[in-house]
Amino acid sequence: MKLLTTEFYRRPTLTVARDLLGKVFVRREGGDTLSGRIVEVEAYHQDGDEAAHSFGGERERNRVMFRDGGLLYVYFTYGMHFCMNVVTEREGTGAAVLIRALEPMEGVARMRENRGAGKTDVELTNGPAKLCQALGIGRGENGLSLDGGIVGMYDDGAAPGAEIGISTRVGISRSTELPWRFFLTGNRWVSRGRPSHPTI
DNA sequence: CAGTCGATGTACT
DNA sequence: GTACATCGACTGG
Repeated sequence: MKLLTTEFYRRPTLTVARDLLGKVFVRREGGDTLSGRIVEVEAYHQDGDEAAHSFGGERERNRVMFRDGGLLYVYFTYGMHFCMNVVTEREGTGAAVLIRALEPMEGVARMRENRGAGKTDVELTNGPAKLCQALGIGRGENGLSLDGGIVGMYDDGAAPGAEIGISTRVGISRSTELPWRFFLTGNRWVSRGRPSHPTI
């Protein structure tokens, strides 16, 4: 597996979002390695995207989004959940890609422990807060570099293996919602919804 | 199945 | 006070 370099992230956010499909996210927790293939993402950008946390400028909560691409941006929401993003583009630009679903690879037993009893394989990582819980991602991982230490993103040479579907994002209630959600069509771990456009 | 709704902390109006 | 890039439990068909 080849670690993605910072060059990968420091490109236009929509390009990075599409290219992340099929890549392998690796999280080292204690002595365990937890990993999964990315099957669903959403792009967020400071410019013209009212739903982005970075819209309206840099603040304490979103400051990692404004740093150079290649970091993990983790936020807390709904009083109980964490979600994780990959920061894109360059210092000063508030942009990131939300990881919405993974297909588990290594460390499934540990993911099951982290999620709690009674979960099916699909339920381990078929949503942004679920996958963070499965991988043990929380406040402490906000701002970490994807350098392959605690967290990393890899290309294992596998093609995405499915067509890419596009739709509006999930859970956004603004009037100007954008078709910035990308997913592998037919993958069991994709969280929900249907493509509003045919696949590309 | 689909639809509804409560949980629960934080940031912002 | 209200909204929130969510989840899981519950309802009714």
